[in-house]
Amino acid sequence: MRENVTLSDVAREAGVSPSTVSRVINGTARVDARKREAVLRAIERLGYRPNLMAKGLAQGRSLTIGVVTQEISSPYYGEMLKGVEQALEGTSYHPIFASGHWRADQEEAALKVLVGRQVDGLIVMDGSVPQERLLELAQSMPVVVVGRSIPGLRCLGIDNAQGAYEGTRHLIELGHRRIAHIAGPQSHPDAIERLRGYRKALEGAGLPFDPALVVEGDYLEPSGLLAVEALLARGALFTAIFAANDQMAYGANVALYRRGIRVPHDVSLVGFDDLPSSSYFTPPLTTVRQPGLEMGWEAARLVLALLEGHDYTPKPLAARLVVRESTALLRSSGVRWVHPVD
Amino acid sequence: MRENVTLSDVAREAGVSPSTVSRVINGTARVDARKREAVLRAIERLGYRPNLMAKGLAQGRSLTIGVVTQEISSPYYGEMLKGVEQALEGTSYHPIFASGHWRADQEEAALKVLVGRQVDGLIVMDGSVPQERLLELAQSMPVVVVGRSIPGLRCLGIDNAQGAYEGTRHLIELGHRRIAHIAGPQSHPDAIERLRGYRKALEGAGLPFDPALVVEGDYLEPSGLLAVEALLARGALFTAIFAANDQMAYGANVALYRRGIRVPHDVSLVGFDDLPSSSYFTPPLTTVRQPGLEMGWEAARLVLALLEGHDYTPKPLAARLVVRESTALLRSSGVRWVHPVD
DNA sequence: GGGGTTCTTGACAGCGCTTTCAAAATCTGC
DNA sequence: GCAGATTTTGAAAGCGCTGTCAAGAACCCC
Repeated sequence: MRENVTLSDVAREAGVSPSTVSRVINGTARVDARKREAVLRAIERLGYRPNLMAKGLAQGRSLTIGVVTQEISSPYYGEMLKGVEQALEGTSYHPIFASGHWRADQEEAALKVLVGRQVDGLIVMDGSVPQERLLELAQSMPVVVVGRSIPGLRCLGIDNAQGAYEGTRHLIELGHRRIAHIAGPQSHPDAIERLRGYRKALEGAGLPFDPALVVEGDYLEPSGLLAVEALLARGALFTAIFAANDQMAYGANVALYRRGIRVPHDVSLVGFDDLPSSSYFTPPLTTVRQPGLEMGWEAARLVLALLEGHDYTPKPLAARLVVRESTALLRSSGVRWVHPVD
Repeated sequence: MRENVTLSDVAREAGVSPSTVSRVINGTARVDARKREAVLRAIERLGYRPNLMAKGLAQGRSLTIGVVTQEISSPYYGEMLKGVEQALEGTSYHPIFASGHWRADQEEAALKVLVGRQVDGLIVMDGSVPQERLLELAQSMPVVVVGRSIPGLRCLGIDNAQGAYEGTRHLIELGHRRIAHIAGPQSHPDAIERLRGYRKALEGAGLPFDPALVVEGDYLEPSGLLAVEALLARGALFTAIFAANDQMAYGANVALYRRGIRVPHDVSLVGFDDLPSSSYFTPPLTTVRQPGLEMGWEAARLVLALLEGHDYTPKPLAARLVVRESTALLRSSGVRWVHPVD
């Protein structure tokens, strides 16, 4: 099998012109059945594979969709990327990823890379690139943003406040009154929203909001651990924790475990996101499900649609409480749960 | 800012020829300082960004490195992909990913996509595409495989048998005699190796190998849970479990938790891989660390080196036991641990 | 100041494919 | 069987960039 079989090679082999071969491949025009056959045979025989770069150059598009995530290895983005991948399967588009690492400059660099690679569409997940920049990009290609809401752009995402409300509400319904919140970084809109939902739930139940029960983390496990340490250090009393994401809930759980505080026996724990691993966490984590896979999927479908000139408003995605085993009724006795490691 | 600023636009603006602009951009030849200045200013003024597809077509390379993983959302591959991404940062290469989903046909499809996109190099992680196919590809571009060992190709990976040996050995040293093994799918070479390491450790300690203590899983959480159920159902007696990967260990842990069997108090648990979440598992999981990030990083560096004509043998990567809190000394009393859920 | 070097530069031919455009082939209906 | 309408087909001009090549500019030494 020769190295670089080109379309002209096929044409020569089949005894037709390159144009005809192109037409057969793309079905862009009707071609005599016999010639078509000859072309297909030649393709087969030579093992021809079209050069997508040449095709892209000629067509002025790359058949490529850029996806900006913040951290490719994060389980949260992993699900979304999988969704994107699934949605693009079977189409002639292929995703290409770049990470912003939660830093505007790196995000901008990621965008530059993708634009330089002539992506035909863009999916931006979270991040802090200025709105104007995204709007500018949207003038030259379809842009869908996930997890942020930007007027003038197609945005996908759940109602974070609502989700947080439900998570907190669940704890309240179990009888908890002193519910701590491990908040996400307050530079993230979604973290702010979740804090808001938490407060709204307290309010709705006539419970006071106690700033001493709130600690800000950074959405990563260690900060959840530290948050619990901080709460304990400051002598805060609580019987439940609502963490702004699962990863911090994991960290919190370890801190409690180390102290011999049992979940959910002593303290109930609710997360947010429902990472794939959360149902196999011990105890299986009660959490607010954010449908990452669906979000990625929808985002990609929407970009594809826009690329074809259709526009539509995707059905809204809902955050849904998933009750597992990390939450329990407040123990009636009201026994102080704080006991030293034995 | 105009839509598609091309190199010729820059040339016109700067009052030089396209060739000169190209030379300035790529530093391929010496250019008069004044003209260079003019070009740079023009680039700035027009907001010019080179079209990488055109560049690629002209140069016969795409500045792109294909990465075949099995499942992009898996935490295990996540780490490796991050490593690849990091290694490529700052170079002019960019990774493009495709997933094989552990199926030879999908893997082949992924390879086709990547080859069609003219990737300049290839990193293949695990999978079951025939050796010959990879060797064939290696004739036209650098290929590095991770997690498989193929004669004639640069391969990266840890010694799975050795890792499993150490994990098992650790349990033996803690006094455990009846150690169950949740094996990986025996269609995967690494799973076979890990089982081998487990057996070798038993042998080395003069312990009998009991097939009744081995259950085969599929590397995913549910299979770990099912494996423990199966062990219990068949009345197997064990005081420790060595799981062939962390995800199955997670599942096993849930099964034990549900039965009220405490880890590590009643049963010690060792995993394999050391996923990022394992140190925040409860209890933090003792596991055999497979340096995913480094593996991805090394693979990418190696491809880059090959691309530049250098070849080298990367320093071997070692599996390393990480002792955390899911393993403990066998309780001296020898008390039967199997107790029904109360 | 002229012949010979060495640098710098622009014209131009691709890279592999698509896509007009107009010529060639085929098909109408009478 | 022929004028006209309709397909099918190939030639050729790009897409935006690189890289060769040879011409032009700048330099050297005697």
